Amino acid sequence: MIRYDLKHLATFVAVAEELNFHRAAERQNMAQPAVSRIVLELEDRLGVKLLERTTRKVRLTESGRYLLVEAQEILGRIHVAEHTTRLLASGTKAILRIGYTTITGHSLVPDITREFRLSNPDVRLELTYMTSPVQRDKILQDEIDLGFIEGSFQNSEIESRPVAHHRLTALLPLDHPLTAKKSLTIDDLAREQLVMGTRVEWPTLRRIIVDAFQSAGQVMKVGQEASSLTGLLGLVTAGVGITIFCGMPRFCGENAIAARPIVTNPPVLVETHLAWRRTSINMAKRRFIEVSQKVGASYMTP
Amino acid sequence: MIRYDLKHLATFVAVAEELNFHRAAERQNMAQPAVSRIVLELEDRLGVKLLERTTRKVRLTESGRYLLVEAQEILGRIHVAEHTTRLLASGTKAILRIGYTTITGHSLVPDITREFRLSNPDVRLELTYMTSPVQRDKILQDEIDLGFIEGSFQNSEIESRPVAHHRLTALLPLDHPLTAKKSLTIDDLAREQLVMGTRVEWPTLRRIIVDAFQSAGQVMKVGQEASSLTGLLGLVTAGVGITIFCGMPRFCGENAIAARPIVTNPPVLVETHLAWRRTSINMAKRRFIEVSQKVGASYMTP
DNA sequence: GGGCATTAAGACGAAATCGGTATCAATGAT
DNA sequence: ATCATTGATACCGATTTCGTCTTAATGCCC
Repeated sequence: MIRYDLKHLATFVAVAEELNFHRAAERQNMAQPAVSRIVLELEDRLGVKLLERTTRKVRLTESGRYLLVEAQEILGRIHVAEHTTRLLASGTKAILRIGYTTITGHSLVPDITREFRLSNPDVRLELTYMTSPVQRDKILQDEIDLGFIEGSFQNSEIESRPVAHHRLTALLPLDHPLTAKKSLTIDDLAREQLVMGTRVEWPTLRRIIVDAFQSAGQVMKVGQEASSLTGLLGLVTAGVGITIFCGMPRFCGENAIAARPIVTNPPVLVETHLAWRRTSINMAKRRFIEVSQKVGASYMTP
Repeated sequence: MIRYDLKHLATFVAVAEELNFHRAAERQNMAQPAVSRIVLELEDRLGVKLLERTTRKVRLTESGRYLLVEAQEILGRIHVAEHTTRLLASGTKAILRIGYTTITGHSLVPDITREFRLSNPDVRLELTYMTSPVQRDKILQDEIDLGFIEGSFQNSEIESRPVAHHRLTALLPLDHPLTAKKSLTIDDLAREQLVMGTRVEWPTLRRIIVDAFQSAGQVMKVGQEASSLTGLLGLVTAGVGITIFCGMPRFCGENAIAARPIVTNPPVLVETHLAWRRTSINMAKRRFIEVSQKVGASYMTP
């Protein structure tokens, strides 16, 4: 598969830059015949003449000129990759792969990442949207480092901490009669056509809401489903029905949708936990957890 | 300098993708202990642990995960570079490095390249602006393949063909009294303040113009100099003076500047030649020369 | 809980590779 | 015409590389 290696490329670059085998050999700390052989070997393996050489002069061919530039960049890139790898190992830089859900994604996670980036510019955050059950899998399989999940995560390998909780909120069209009330009850909502997120995308929230209706001895009427928050808000704005969510999504604006808290007894809380593998904890992760708890505290209404 | 080579990277990628030393060995057509050794060597030379391995399980470290992605891309890039190098050598693809001057750059070269690209999509053109004398050097030193130069180029190693010629043109502000005449003479211009390109940027054109004045027994009065065509046109538009150029630059628009032919006896022609090294001629170059002569013909007023 | 299968790593010897010295052939400068 | 300098070749010793055999560790299954 690999017919030549980095020494071939580096030696070729040296010769192509110097246009002189002796000086190139010197630069590479080799004897001149070795350089000759390496370059000949490279040409042979590529099946391409890279240098036109008389005994007095060396010139690049068109292919050689192209390969010179490529090889320079490739070698440079290898150098950078090597350096970055070392920085990552030393903890100077870090990459955190983080999962988030729709509920955490619209305000909690943005707040946390903004705060975290301020004090940790050398940590790259790779944020990926996925549902809570998927996150649990990915954490176990070590495909993400941290997960913002709905509900806790009990496992010998996993640790999780509550970072925020939300109360249920009804989001309704501005012209809906129920906007007259300051807060709503399950009984209020049971009489309405609801717009709901699909079970696939909001497995945890769906379950919590269903339970809340059950506790109140009611059944919810789902008129329409959507699989994204944008879709849900669109349907509500269009007056198709009321949806039930956590808090007020920041970006939807209060000019189209009204939010009303849903009051229940006992109160229903959607708990967001931050979860990670107990092993392979490092400084960056530790600091991220710290910031998450600090920022999350403001979401912890008593 | 180079502490490891492509086999290290490729083997590491195989192990990191398979997360299994045996399967990786199989994929690389090696024995398993060899794979172990290669990876250990890579880790040793980097000074970084890339894989966490028990006797039952292999997992990437953070550094390893990063290096995996980098190494995949680097190997891919090497693959592409190798392929392209071969295509260049076979003549399937080509790169032509071409020099052009201000005079040729505003209409002739754009016309030629547009035409050439239509029939030769696999040839990349690298166009670089430089004066005619610089182009002569660069052609000799094999730093460009083809040069559009003012005047011819006589040399045993170099071949050149005329592709176009221009007559001298005066460019004057629209409100200038001389715009009343259909054509101008050197005597007309000798009475005016001229705006001229610098000797550094237009060595050939400057020389031709000076000679024309000399033949008419006149001396030109240079009021202001500029080192770019844009600068010259700006000065003319501002009414600072008249400039002498070849033809009418397309992009300057006729709403601000008037062009008048300069009549002399015998007529003064600025000849543009296309020049190249006699050796190292190839198909792409041959086709480019062909197209240049075809397109240039329309610039060859008798 | 013990045996078994499977994992990665170590030891060692054969083989190939690599690199340096000495040398050659070609060519441009003097 | 001569000489210095260029890149290529021959050969040999040192090193590296790789495969086979083997070991140590660990999860799995009964």
